[in-house]
Amino acid sequence: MTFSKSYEPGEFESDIYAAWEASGIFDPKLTTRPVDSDGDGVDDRQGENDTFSIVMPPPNANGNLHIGHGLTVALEDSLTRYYRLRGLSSWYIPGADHAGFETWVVYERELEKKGHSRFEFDRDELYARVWDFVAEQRGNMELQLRALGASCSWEDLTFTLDENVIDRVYTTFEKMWNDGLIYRGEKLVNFCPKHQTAFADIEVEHEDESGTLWDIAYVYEGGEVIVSTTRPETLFGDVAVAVNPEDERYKKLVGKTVKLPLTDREIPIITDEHADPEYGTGAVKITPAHDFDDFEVGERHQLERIRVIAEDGTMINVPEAYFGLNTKECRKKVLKDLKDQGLLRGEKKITHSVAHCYKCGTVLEPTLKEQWFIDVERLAKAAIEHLENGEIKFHPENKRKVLINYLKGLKDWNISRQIPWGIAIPMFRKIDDTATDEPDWVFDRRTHLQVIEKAGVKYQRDEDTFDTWFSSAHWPIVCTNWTEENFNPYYPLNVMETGADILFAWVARMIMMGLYVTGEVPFKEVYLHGLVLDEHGKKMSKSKGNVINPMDLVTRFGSDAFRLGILRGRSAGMNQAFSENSVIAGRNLCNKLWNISRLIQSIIDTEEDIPSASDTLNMGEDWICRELNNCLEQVELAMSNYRFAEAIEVLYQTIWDKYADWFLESQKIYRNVPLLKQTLETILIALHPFAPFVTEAIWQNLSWTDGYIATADWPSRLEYDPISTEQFENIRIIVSEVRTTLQALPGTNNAKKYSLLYDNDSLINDNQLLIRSLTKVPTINSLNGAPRGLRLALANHELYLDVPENIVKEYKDNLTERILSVGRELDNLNLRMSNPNYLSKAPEHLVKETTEQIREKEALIARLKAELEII
RNA sequence: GGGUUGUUAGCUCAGCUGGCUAGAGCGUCUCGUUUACACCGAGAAGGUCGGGGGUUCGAGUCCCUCACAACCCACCA
Repeated sequence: MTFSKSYEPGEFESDIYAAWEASGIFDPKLTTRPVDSDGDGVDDRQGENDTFSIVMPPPNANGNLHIGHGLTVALEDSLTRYYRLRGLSSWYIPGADHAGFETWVVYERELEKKGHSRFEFDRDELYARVWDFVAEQRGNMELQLRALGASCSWEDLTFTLDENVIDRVYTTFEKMWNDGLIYRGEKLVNFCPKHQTAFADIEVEHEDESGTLWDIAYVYEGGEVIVSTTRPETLFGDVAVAVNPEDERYKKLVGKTVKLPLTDREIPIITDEHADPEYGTGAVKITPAHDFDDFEVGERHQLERIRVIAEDGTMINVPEAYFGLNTKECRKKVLKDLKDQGLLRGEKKITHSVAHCYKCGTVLEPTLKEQWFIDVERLAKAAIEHLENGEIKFHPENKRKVLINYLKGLKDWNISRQIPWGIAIPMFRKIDDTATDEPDWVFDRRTHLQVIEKAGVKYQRDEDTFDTWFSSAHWPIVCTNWTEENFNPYYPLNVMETGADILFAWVARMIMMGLYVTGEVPFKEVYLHGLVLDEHGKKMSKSKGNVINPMDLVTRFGSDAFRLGILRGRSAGMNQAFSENSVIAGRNLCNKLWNISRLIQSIIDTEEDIPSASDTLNMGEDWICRELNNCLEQVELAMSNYRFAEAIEVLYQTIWDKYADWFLESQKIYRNVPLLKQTLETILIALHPFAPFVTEAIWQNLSWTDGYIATADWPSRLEYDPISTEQFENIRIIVSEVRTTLQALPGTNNAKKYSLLYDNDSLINDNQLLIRSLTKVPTINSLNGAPRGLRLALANHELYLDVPENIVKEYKDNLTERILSVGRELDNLNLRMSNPNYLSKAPEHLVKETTEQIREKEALIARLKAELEII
């Protein structure tokens, strides 16, 4: 096979992925021995710790991947591939999320486009329609995951509405129901009037908005109380006026009643801490059915809850004149009427934060609703215990504390959603009023039925579906097929990788659910990535038009370049800007690697393969072995600490600056075919987790490699001679000095003009060819004891560039500058040594090091000065 | 109001337990087409590490404080 002049990712990527997939290497069930090979029901590998498992946070089945998914796949797949190379049975389980509400919004928009409305269909019909819609869309997302190189086991793809998921969710729900953790309660929930569904607290977006604070007089016999409100239209739902118990101004009034404006109703004046004497007039109206704080005040004082706004946003339970108005119209009319009656006493502009639907931006209406809730106290407590034990390691570490904090203040979890697209809540309400002994609600898995009969009593299914997070909380359990009966070597997961933004919504719930269902934490480590911001560090959003499409970058630069680019310079938990330049750097590295391989293959095609294993024959070979060993060690350390960017950085430097620029250049003089093969394999395998395609493309193109690099063995350490390695370091210093000096000399093309002179130096003498090749000087000659030209500033080597005297003179300024600079460094060192505390308190090896450095600098300055004098 | 994180070269970022003469990529400048690569090679310029104080023989790194930025939570009648 031949290597073309440059690496063109588009020519290889899809074929390579298809080959991997067909070979089954991503499915650990196919590539590893069975968990129980002797059939005794016990896992043979227990305790061997030779598995690696990770699940994909399921992308929404309804659309395309965004840049965050790109980052997720780059991180997760690098880990998976790395551990696969390290020999672990590695299982990367892909998924797709029905994404209840998200998908619902997309689908409803589709419906609207076609001139339909959700209300034309019943719930089961809608469910079927969305199912088809999602099935159609899902292929896109899966293709894109392949394009990103995700080495996941497609056989095991889990969809959040798969039967086993629903089964598991129902089992958990039943257990919770029996354990008394589930209750039906009437509570205030955040309700989106447009989408007609409730949200969990965590899904609500608060935004600061300007609003108006109105002062309204509530009259009593012989006086009035002024209350302040931003929502005058809710006054019909008022059941009290609250003042602070410490507020002297109102002490006399407590216990009196006032007349609710625009009505004939009398409401009491009560005391409650909630009333802040500093705010407004210090008196506040209490509307338990439409305000979260008031709801709590109402609970404390057993106040009635009067609903005055229906779910469709119109007024109910209000005087005739206001009935049926929407809230906006009603507010207008209330204000006008209050003004007419002289009860409106003032208004001022304020800024306050308002809850919005995170999808459509509609202002959420706090609404009284009967919903299913989970009593989270027990679950949260268990989670906190295990977190405090340090059973789960977090990256970044501080998120553990943040999570514990969150769990400590966690409120009961509303799991009912009023959208058809989701897992039906398996609860049925009694519709037979005569059966008074039977419970009002029963659990039953037959949610495909609208009505069921139990012991002659009829029950109707609750129409609501589960909050997506309730089922997602089971993700590690369902993806690994965990069961009560069998030991599962893939559970708990080795690591849960996901976005820091869903630490609370998802990670917290997986931990609670994992502990509740399996008794174990669901994963041993958590890696949280931050947001990928745009090139200027701003959040990406469609409205800003700064969204970067990962597929676009894959097309332009290749999948590997994208992966390398997005991982570069990124650390756990940080929101960081995306930099196309990093992708370009990644692309360049791929091309470099390609050409490295091209050179080596061409050498091998022409050179005889000396079959003496891979012994090192000259210094450059020893040196690269040491460098590769260092590289492997650093990559291994970085990976075990989830420092992806560092691993990539090390590989980049090693491959480019060391392997290509020094080792391969030296191999143009001395050729060691077995070592070339072995070292090339080493760098290819080490880079493979991050750049799977190019490394595989090369592997398949090389004449001597077998199988897939994706399942190769992680390279072992290479042997080298340390003395020879140090000599090569010497050569590198010499070569660099020659290059720098040549470029600093006046004129161009100096390398070709001046030859190198040495005196009595075996290192130079023995390596003339190599030095000539690296510096490009035409010849290297012995001085024979008669120095001339320009002496190079090198310790332990007497080397001259054969430069005419007039040129040397021009170089003088340069030399003076150099002496000054070294002098400054020397001053610093001397300063350090003149400090008696440094000598007594600093570690001995440092003092010794400093002493040596001083000696070297002094020698260098002496030499440079001597040189200057000669000139 | 509470919390978390960040502020290092023109840009995007490394710098983990204090030893740094502060690094990388991209960009800039100079030179270079020698049969792996111009998606290249060689070299260079560019930083009082946000400000101030402290601990230490020694601080980009630890502590305090201020400023700015981002995010999260709570409150907002």
